[in-house]
Amino acid sequence: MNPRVVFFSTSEISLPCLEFLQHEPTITLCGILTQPARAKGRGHMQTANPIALWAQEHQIPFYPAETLDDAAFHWLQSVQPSLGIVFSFGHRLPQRFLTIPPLGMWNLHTSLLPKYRGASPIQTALLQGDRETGVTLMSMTEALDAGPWLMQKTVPIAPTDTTLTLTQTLAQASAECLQTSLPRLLSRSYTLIPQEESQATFCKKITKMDGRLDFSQPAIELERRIRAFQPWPGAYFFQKNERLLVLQAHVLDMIDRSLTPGMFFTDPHQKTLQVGTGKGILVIDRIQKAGKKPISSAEFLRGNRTFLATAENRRLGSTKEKFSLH
RNA sequence: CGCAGGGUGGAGCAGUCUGGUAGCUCGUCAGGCUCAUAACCUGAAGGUCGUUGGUUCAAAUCCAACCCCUGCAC
Repeated sequence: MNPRVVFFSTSEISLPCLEFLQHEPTITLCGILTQPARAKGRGHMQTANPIALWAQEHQIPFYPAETLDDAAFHWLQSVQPSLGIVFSFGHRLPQRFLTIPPLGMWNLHTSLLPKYRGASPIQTALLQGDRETGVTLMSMTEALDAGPWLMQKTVPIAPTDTTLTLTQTLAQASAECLQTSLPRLLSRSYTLIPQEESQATFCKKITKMDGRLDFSQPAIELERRIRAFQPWPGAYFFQKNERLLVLQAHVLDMIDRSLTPGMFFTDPHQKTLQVGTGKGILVIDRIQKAGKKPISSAEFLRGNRTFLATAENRRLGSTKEKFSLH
């Protein structure tokens, strides 16, 4: 009889792992613990979480646990798991849950631990401007993301990566990591590497407040935030009580032009929307008004011809005069 | 039944309150000017104003229902 694997997740980042486990002939995916469907979205429509949908579709037993109470504990016992995998579950697991599978409870975390323990490792890697990040498979301990690890897989971060794209990359890397490690987990043939506690860093949960752009920051910092907060909570600023989402931007140059931070202007041909920052110029490529579709900044300027005027901003006279790097 | 904004030539918008000739900035096509240009000039094509019904002499505009999109909340 195959070893039985139980999976804990509420996020679609684990779907590639689930796909792998379901097709893996040496084990049986015996159950999934997830969170219940909630009223979500416009109009409060009842939306099942992606993991529950997947479980239903593939006829895998799943348990939507509001809290990790006795009922959840008994469900976990009833599926008789040999091994447990936890990936983006959203709840800390009580100690008694960890001891049920004889082959242990393992956790996938999307950073190269001990860097970026906590809730937002992907966003934090982007905010820091890191060139690479990765996924860590570790043994679960009571302390958060602190267990000794079995395997790490590194992935490069592209300059255009957002949280959305990097999450997809890491989801795939996680499945590959799990695939490589699974035989060793099942045969207990591994050596665990303890985390260097002195090197540990932590990242906080992202809140909506974090998405607000502060143009006194350097342009490079703002550009990172725009990518890190895509798709949630989005990078935004206010203009005339109107919320504007910045979907994509790039840094024009790093030289301080003594432009007032937060001052908007355009090029002589009115093709781009640009803004002064604490250091350098940020060119806004894609923008979205509340209630509107995402559009390029050229389109935005066409339909909002008073934007620059009302913001008491100005149009630059000559590209060469202002932007040459000398 | 959580709150709110929107759907107008290919793009982004105005016009709707106060019903009466389809408008603006672009794009496209043709021609012109220029050493040249994402510049400038001239001209042209392209719209059942989301759908259906109602009110009216007359509806993008007022009323009703429905479809679709989006922001917030979560």
